[in-house]
Amino acid sequence: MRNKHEFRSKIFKALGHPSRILLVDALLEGERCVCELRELVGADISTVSKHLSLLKEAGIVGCEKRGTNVYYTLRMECVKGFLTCVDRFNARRVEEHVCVLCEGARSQRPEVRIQDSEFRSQELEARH
Amino acid sequence: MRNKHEFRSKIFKALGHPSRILLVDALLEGERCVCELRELVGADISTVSKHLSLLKEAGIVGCEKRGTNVYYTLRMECVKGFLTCVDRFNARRVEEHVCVLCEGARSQRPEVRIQDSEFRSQELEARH
DNA sequence: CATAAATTTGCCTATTTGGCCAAATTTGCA
DNA sequence: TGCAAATTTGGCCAAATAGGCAAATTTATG
Repeated sequence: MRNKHEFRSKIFKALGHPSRILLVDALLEGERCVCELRELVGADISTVSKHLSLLKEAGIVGCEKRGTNVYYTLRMECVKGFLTCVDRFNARRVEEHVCVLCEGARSQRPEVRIQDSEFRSQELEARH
Repeated sequence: MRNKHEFRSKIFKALGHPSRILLVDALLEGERCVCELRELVGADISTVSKHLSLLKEAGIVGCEKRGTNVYYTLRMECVKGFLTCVDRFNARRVEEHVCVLCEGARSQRPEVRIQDSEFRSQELEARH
Protein backbone atom coordinates (compact mmCIF):
# COMPACT_ATOMS: atom_id res chain seq x y z
CA MET A 1 0.00 0.00 0.00
CA ARG A 2 2.80 2.35 0.86
CA ASN A 3 4.56 1.14 -2.28
CA LYS A 4 1.57 2.11 -4.33
CA HIS A 5 1.89 5.75 -3.40
CA GLU A 6 5.61 5.67 -3.78
CA PHE A 7 5.35 4.33 -7.28
CA ARG A 8 2.71 6.87 -8.17
CA SER A 9 4.74 9.75 -6.83
CA LYS A 10 7.79 8.51 -8.65
CA ILE A 11 5.96 8.94 -11.93
CA PHE A 12 4.85 12.42 -11.01
CA LYS A 13 8.25 13.39 -9.76
CA ALA A 14 9.83 12.22 -12.99
CA LEU A 15 7.49 14.53 -14.89
CA GLY A 16 7.96 17.40 -12.48
CA HIS A 17 10.55 19.37 -14.38
CA PRO A 18 10.06 21.72 -17.35
CA SER A 19 12.80 20.12 -19.41
CA ARG A 20 11.45 16.64 -18.85
CA ILE A 21 7.96 17.73 -19.78
CA LEU A 22 9.41 19.24 -22.90
CA LEU A 23 11.12 15.95 -23.67
CA VAL A 24 7.95 13.96 -23.18
CA ASP A 25 6.05 16.46 -25.25
CA ALA A 26 8.48 15.96 -28.12
CA LEU A 27 8.27 12.19 -27.80
CA LEU A 28 4.50 12.36 -28.19
CA GLU A 29 5.20 12.88 -31.87
CA GLY A 30 7.45 9.86 -32.17
CA GLU A 31 10.95 8.71 -31.36
CA ARG A 32 13.83 11.13 -31.17
CA CYS A 33 17.55 10.71 -30.72
CA VAL A 34 19.37 12.41 -27.88
CA CYS A 35 21.02 14.89 -30.20
CA GLU A 36 17.64 16.12 -31.46
CA LEU A 37 16.37 16.39 -27.92
CA ARG A 38 19.47 18.22 -26.76
CA GLU A 39 18.82 20.86 -29.38
CA LEU A 40 15.22 21.16 -28.28
CA VAL A 41 16.00 21.60 -24.60
CA GLY A 42 19.03 23.73 -25.17
CA ALA A 43 20.99 22.49 -22.18
CA ASP A 44 24.27 20.62 -21.95
CA ILE A 45 23.93 17.19 -23.50
CA SER A 46 24.92 15.50 -20.26
CA THR A 47 22.06 17.28 -18.53
CA VAL A 48 19.61 16.13 -21.17
CA SER A 49 20.97 12.62 -20.93
CA LYS A 50 20.34 12.60 -17.19
CA HIS A 51 16.80 13.84 -17.63
CA LEU A 52 16.19 11.04 -20.10
CA SER A 53 17.70 8.47 -17.76
CA LEU A 54 15.38 9.62 -15.04
CA LEU A 55 12.34 9.31 -17.30
CA LYS A 56 13.51 5.90 -18.36
CA GLU A 57 14.11 4.79 -14.81
CA ALA A 58 10.48 5.66 -14.09
CA GLY A 59 9.41 3.62 -17.11
CA ILE A 60 7.90 6.61 -18.86
CA VAL A 61 10.21 6.33 -21.84
CA GLY A 62 12.27 3.57 -23.37
CA CYS A 63 15.26 3.71 -25.64
CA GLU A 64 17.05 1.81 -28.33
CA LYS A 65 20.56 2.22 -29.58
CA ARG A 66 21.02 2.21 -33.34
CA GLY A 67 24.50 2.85 -34.54
CA THR A 68 26.02 5.56 -32.46
CA ASN A 69 22.69 7.20 -31.71
CA VAL A 70 20.20 6.40 -28.96
CA TYR A 71 16.54 6.84 -29.80
CA TYR A 72 14.03 7.47 -27.06
CA THR A 73 10.33 6.66 -27.29
CA LEU A 74 7.35 7.33 -25.05
CA ARG A 75 6.08 4.22 -23.28
CA MET A 76 3.43 5.67 -21.04
CA GLU A 77 0.92 6.76 -23.61
CA CYS A 78 -1.69 7.92 -21.13
CA VAL A 79 0.46 10.90 -20.21
CA LYS A 80 -0.94 12.59 -23.27
CA GLY A 81 -4.49 12.65 -21.97
CA PHE A 82 -3.44 14.00 -18.63
CA LEU A 83 -1.39 16.75 -20.22
CA THR A 84 -4.49 17.83 -22.12
CA CYS A 85 -6.36 17.92 -18.84
CA VAL A 86 -3.63 19.97 -17.19
CA ASP A 87 -3.59 22.42 -20.07
CA ARG A 88 -7.32 22.85 -19.95
CA PHE A 89 -7.16 23.28 -16.20
CA ASN A 90 -4.73 26.14 -16.52
CA ALA A 91 -6.52 27.72 -19.45
CA ARG A 92 -9.70 27.75 -17.41
CA ARG A 93 -7.97 29.50 -14.56
CA VAL A 94 -6.68 32.19 -16.85
CA GLU A 95 -9.96 32.59 -18.72
CA GLU A 96 -11.95 33.03 -15.55
CA HIS A 97 -9.37 35.37 -14.07
CA VAL A 98 -9.56 33.21 -11.01
CA CYS A 99 -6.58 32.85 -8.80
CA VAL A 100 -6.47 29.45 -7.23
CA LEU A 101 -4.78 30.93 -4.24
CA CYS A 102 -7.90 32.86 -3.31
CA GLU A 103 -10.80 31.14 -1.68
CA GLY A 104 -14.33 30.45 -2.96
CA ALA A 105 -16.00 32.07 -5.96
CA ARG A 106 -15.56 29.28 -8.47
CA SER A 107 -18.95 28.78 -10.05
CA GLN A 108 -19.37 27.39 -13.55
CA ARG A 109 -16.49 26.03 -15.52
CA PRO A 110 -17.06 26.47 -19.24
CA GLU A 111 -15.03 24.45 -21.68
CA VAL A 112 -12.36 26.63 -23.18
CA ARG A 113 -9.96 26.46 -26.03
CA ILE A 114 -6.34 26.03 -25.11
CA GLN A 115 -3.84 28.49 -26.45
CA ASP A 116 -0.22 28.74 -25.62
CA SER A 117 -0.59 32.44 -25.01
CA GLU A 118 -2.93 31.65 -22.18
CA PHE A 119 -0.26 30.03 -20.11
CA ARG A 120 0.42 32.84 -17.77
CA SER A 121 0.27 31.13 -14.44
CA GLN A 122 3.24 33.01 -13.15
CA GLU A 123 1.66 36.36 -13.71
CA LEU A 124 -1.40 35.25 -11.82
CA GLU A 125 0.64 34.14 -8.89
CA ALA A 126 2.89 37.15 -8.94
CA ARG A 127 0.09 39.13 -7.36
CA HIS A 128 0.62 37.37 -4.08
CA MET B 1 5.26 28.39 -24.66
CA ARG B 2 7.91 28.08 -22.00
CA ASN B 3 5.22 28.95 -19.46
CA LYS B 4 3.15 26.08 -20.67
CA HIS B 5 5.75 23.54 -19.73
CA GLU B 6 6.47 25.28 -16.48
CA PHE B 7 2.86 25.18 -15.48
CA ARG B 8 2.57 21.54 -16.46
CA SER B 9 5.65 20.57 -14.52
CA LYS B 10 4.43 22.50 -11.52
CA ILE B 11 1.39 20.26 -11.37
CA PHE B 12 3.51 17.14 -11.65
CA LYS B 13 6.01 18.37 -9.12
CA ALA B 14 3.24 19.08 -6.66
CA LEU B 15 2.07 15.50 -7.00
CA GLY B 16 5.58 14.10 -6.85
CA HIS B 17 5.69 13.16 -3.20
CA PRO B 18 4.23 10.07 -1.50
CA SER B 19 2.54 12.06 1.24
CA ARG B 20 0.94 14.42 -1.21
CA ILE B 21 -0.30 11.57 -3.34
CA LEU B 22 -1.74 10.06 -0.20
CA LEU B 23 -3.48 13.33 0.57
CA VAL B 24 -4.95 13.61 -2.91
CA ASP B 25 -6.01 10.00 -2.75
CA ALA B 26 -7.91 10.68 0.43
CA LEU B 27 -9.54 13.76 -1.03
CA LEU B 28 -10.85 11.71 -3.94
CA GLU B 29 -13.45 10.48 -1.48
CA GLY B 30 -14.50 13.95 -0.41
CA GLU B 31 -13.39 16.82 1.77
CA ARG B 32 -11.22 16.25 4.81
CA CYS B 33 -9.97 18.50 7.56
CA VAL B 34 -6.29 18.86 8.28
CA CYS B 35 -6.54 16.88 11.48
CA GLU B 36 -7.96 13.89 9.66
CA LEU B 37 -5.27 14.15 7.02
CA ARG B 38 -2.54 14.50 9.62
CA GLU B 39 -3.62 11.20 11.11
CA LEU B 40 -3.59 9.58 7.71
CA VAL B 41 -0.13 10.75 6.75
CA GLY B 42 1.31 10.24 10.18
CA ALA B 43 3.75 13.14 10.04
CA ASP B 44 3.97 16.31 12.07
CA ILE B 45 0.94 18.48 11.49
CA SER B 46 3.09 21.35 10.26
CA THR B 47 4.57 19.07 7.65
CA VAL B 48 1.13 18.02 6.49
CA SER B 49 0.01 21.62 6.43
CA LYS B 50 2.92 22.50 4.19
CA HIS B 51 2.15 19.66 1.81
CA LEU B 52 -1.42 20.89 1.59
CA SER B 53 -0.29 24.46 0.95
CA LEU B 54 1.85 23.26 -1.88
CA LEU B 55 -1.03 21.34 -3.44
CA LYS B 56 -3.23 24.38 -3.02
CA GLU B 57 -0.64 26.66 -4.53
CA ALA B 58 -0.69 24.46 -7.61
CA GLY B 59 -4.47 24.66 -7.71
CA ILE B 60 -4.92 20.96 -7.25
CA VAL B 61 -6.86 21.37 -4.02
CA GLY B 62 -8.86 24.13 -2.44
CA CYS B 63 -9.84 24.74 1.17
CA GLU B 64 -12.45 26.33 3.32
CA LYS B 65 -12.29 27.27 6.97
CA ARG B 66 -15.27 26.32 9.06
CA GLY B 67 -14.97 27.09 12.74
CA THR B 68 -11.53 26.25 13.85
CA ASN B 69 -11.04 23.55 11.22
CA VAL B 70 -9.85 23.87 7.64
CA TYR B 71 -11.39 21.51 5.12
CA TYR B 72 -9.54 20.63 1.95
CA THR B 73 -11.16 19.45 -1.26
CA LEU B 74 -9.86 18.19 -4.57
CA ARG B 75 -10.24 20.66 -7.42
CA MET B 76 -8.46 18.92 -10.22
CA GLU B 77 -10.78 16.01 -10.76
CA CYS B 78 -8.93 14.57 -13.73
CA VAL B 79 -6.12 13.46 -11.46
CA LYS B 80 -8.23 10.45 -10.67
CA GLY B 81 -8.17 9.11 -14.18
CA PHE B 82 -4.44 9.53 -14.47
CA LEU B 83 -3.84 7.76 -11.18
CA THR B 84 -5.79 4.82 -12.54
CA CYS B 85 -3.58 4.86 -15.59
CA VAL B 86 -0.44 4.98 -13.48
CA ASP B 87 -1.64 2.10 -11.33
CA ARG B 88 -2.42 0.00 -14.35
CA PHE B 89 0.92 0.86 -15.84
CA ASN B 90 2.73 -0.41 -12.79
CA ALA B 91 0.54 -3.47 -12.42
CA ARG B 92 1.32 -4.39 -15.99
CA ARG B 93 5.01 -4.14 -15.36
CA VAL B 94 4.76 -6.44 -12.40
CA GLU B 95 2.45 -8.90 -14.12
CA GLU B 96 4.72 -9.23 -17.09
CA HIS B 97 7.81 -9.46 -14.91
CA VAL B 98 9.26 -6.84 -17.16
CA CYS B 99 11.79 -4.45 -15.83
CA VAL B 100 11.51 -1.11 -17.55
CA LEU B 101 15.19 -0.62 -17.05
CA CYS B 102 15.98 -3.43 -19.45
CA GLU B 103 15.65 -2.92 -23.15
CA GLY B 104 13.28 -4.52 -25.69
CA ALA B 105 11.08 -7.58 -25.19
CA ARG B 106 7.78 -5.82 -24.50
CA SER B 107 5.26 -7.59 -26.68
CA GLN B 108 1.54 -7.67 -25.83
CA ARG B 109 0.08 -5.72 -23.01
CA PRO B 110 -2.97 -7.47 -21.63
CA GLU B 111 -5.39 -5.55 -19.47
CA VAL B 112 -4.82 -6.47 -15.88
CA ARG B 113 -6.59 -6.03 -12.59
CA ILE B 114 -4.98 -3.68 -10.15
CA GLN B 115 -4.22 -4.95 -6.69
CA ASP B 116 -2.35 -3.15 -3.98
CA SER B 117 -0.22 -6.19 -3.45
CA GLU B 118 1.08 -5.77 -6.97
CA PHE B 119 2.81 -2.54 -6.20
CA ARG B 120 6.29 -3.81 -5.83
CA SER B 121 8.19 -1.45 -8.02
CA GLN B 122 11.02 -1.18 -5.56
CA GLU B 123 11.67 -4.89 -5.59
CA LEU B 124 11.85 -4.82 -9.36
CA GLU B 125 14.33 -2.02 -9.33
CA ALA B 126 16.37 -3.45 -6.50
CA ARG B 127 17.81 -5.95 -8.96
CA HIS B 128 19.87 -3.24 -10.58
C1' DC C 1 -11.22 38.46 28.52
C1' DA C 2 -8.51 34.14 29.05
C1' DT C 3 -7.78 29.64 27.60
C1' DA C 4 -7.74 25.86 24.42
C1' DA C 5 -7.83 23.65 19.92
C1' DA C 6 -6.69 23.76 14.96
C1' DT C 7 -3.75 25.41 11.66
C1' DT C 8 -0.06 28.07 9.63
C1' DT C 9 4.49 30.24 9.55
C1' DG C 10 9.40 30.81 10.64
C1' DC C 11 13.64 28.76 11.40
C1' DC C 12 17.08 25.32 11.15
C1' DT C 13 19.25 21.11 9.37
C1' DA C 14 19.78 17.19 6.37
C1' DT C 15 18.96 15.44 1.91
C1' DT C 16 17.98 15.71 -2.90
C1' DT C 17 18.09 17.88 -7.30
C1' DG C 18 19.89 20.36 -11.36
C1' DG C 19 23.49 21.67 -14.23
C1' DC C 20 28.00 22.02 -16.04
C1' DC C 21 32.58 20.19 -17.03
C1' DA C 22 35.64 16.55 -17.81
C1' DA C 23 36.44 11.77 -18.37
C1' DA C 24 34.82 7.25 -19.83
C1' DT C 25 32.20 4.31 -23.03
C1' DT C 26 30.36 2.68 -27.34
C1' DT C 27 30.11 2.39 -32.23
C1' DG C 28 31.19 3.50 -37.08
C1' DC C 29 34.57 4.03 -40.31
C1' DA C 30 39.07 5.08 -42.60
C1' DT D 1 44.05 -0.25 -35.33
C1' DG D 2 42.91 4.36 -34.28
C1' DC D 3 40.20 8.47 -34.69
C1' DA D 4 35.68 10.81 -34.41
C1' DA D 5 30.91 11.29 -33.08
C1' DA D 6 27.14 10.26 -29.78
C1' DT D 7 26.04 9.30 -25.31
C1' DT D 8 26.64 8.26 -20.43
C1' DT D 9 28.91 8.67 -15.96
C1' DG D 10 31.36 10.89 -12.11
C1' DG D 11 32.50 14.86 -9.56
C1' DC D 12 31.47 19.18 -7.86
C1' DC D 13 28.71 23.13 -6.37
C1' DA D 14 24.51 25.91 -5.88
C1' DA D 15 19.77 25.76 -5.08
C1' DA D 16 15.52 23.61 -3.74
C1' DT D 17 13.00 20.41 -0.80
C1' DA D 18 11.45 17.90 3.38
C1' DG D 19 10.64 17.58 8.08
C1' DG D 20 10.57 18.71 12.86
C1' DC D 21 10.08 22.10 16.61
C1' DA D 22 8.62 26.34 18.42
C1' DA D 23 6.11 30.51 17.89
C1' DA D 24 2.28 32.99 15.85
C1' DT D 25 -2.54 33.16 14.29
C1' DT D 26 -7.41 32.31 14.28
C1' DT D 27 -11.68 30.95 16.27
C1' DA D 28 -14.73 28.93 19.75
C1' DT D 29 -16.13 28.94 24.41
C1' DG D 30 -16.26 29.34 29.49
